Amino acid sequence: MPLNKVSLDRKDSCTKNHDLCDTFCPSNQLDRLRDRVLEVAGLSELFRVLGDETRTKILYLLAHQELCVCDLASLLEMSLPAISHHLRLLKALRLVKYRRDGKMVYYSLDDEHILNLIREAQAHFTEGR
Amino acid sequence: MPLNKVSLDRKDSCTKNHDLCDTFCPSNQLDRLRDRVLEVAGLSELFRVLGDETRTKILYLLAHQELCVCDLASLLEMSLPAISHHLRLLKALRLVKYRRDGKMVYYSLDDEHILNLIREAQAHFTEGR
DNA sequence: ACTTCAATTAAACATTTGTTTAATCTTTAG
DNA sequence: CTAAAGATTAAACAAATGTTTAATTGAAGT
Repeated sequence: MPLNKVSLDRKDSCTKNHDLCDTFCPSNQLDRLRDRVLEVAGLSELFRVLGDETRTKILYLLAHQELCVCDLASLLEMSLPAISHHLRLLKALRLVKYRRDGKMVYYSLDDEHILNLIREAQAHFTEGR
Repeated sequence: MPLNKVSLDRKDSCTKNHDLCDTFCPSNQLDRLRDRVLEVAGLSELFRVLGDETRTKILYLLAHQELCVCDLASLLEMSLPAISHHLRLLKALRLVKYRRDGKMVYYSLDDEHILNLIREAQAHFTEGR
């Protein structure tokens, strides 16, 4: 169910007509919106995982090349457990994948959508100023 | 500075050659990565704001039509101050804009990039399962 | 089998973040 | 000007999140 912008138009909207807001008018339009809101539950979970600066940095680094946990720890100047904890979250949402080579575990991006997300975020950021 | 995927290739990478991870090898490649990490500071801030379920819902609703604060409070079944607090964050990042009409304040999306972000997130979500 | 190192896991602690309550501001109506 | 309603702000409280420390697992070498 992709987001459909034109599914609801704004003319004869309930909010346009009522003058009292506490007597909220239950138009079928707003009821429909009420149902659609349920669709975003999973999205906020994804954004929340991206919302931590450490995890964004990890994804940004992995977008350039495959790295092992201790490389990430060294690059980001954080403890190994901290990095591992963040990788666990990223793994749970299938944002990164890993392969074992001897004692080390190498991580890389699992989903190209993430790069698009980062690019869109950068577009918003650089455009705003 | 958009993200450039092919700026670094993986051959003769430091991580490919070293066998000891605690004696971290300061190759110029990884040093370059260390600098690039600084670029993502603003991105995680944007994602963190999107990471709250209430704010994602607000953006999702505003993507369909302009709404006043009390409409949002009624739709999301939350208190007015709570909604207002979230709108403040969204406003600070220029994700929403507002116009005053009498006593009421109507909010709408300020940046079309947000819709793309939501669509990309949905693409990742629906594709993974 | 034992030791070492990379990585993961678990639990305690600290910080951040979101909600609530009350107070304030702004605008409109009387 | 005063009163009422929508919205914002501030401060107190509650809940979720990240980091740290220590303990555990898995793999390679002696």
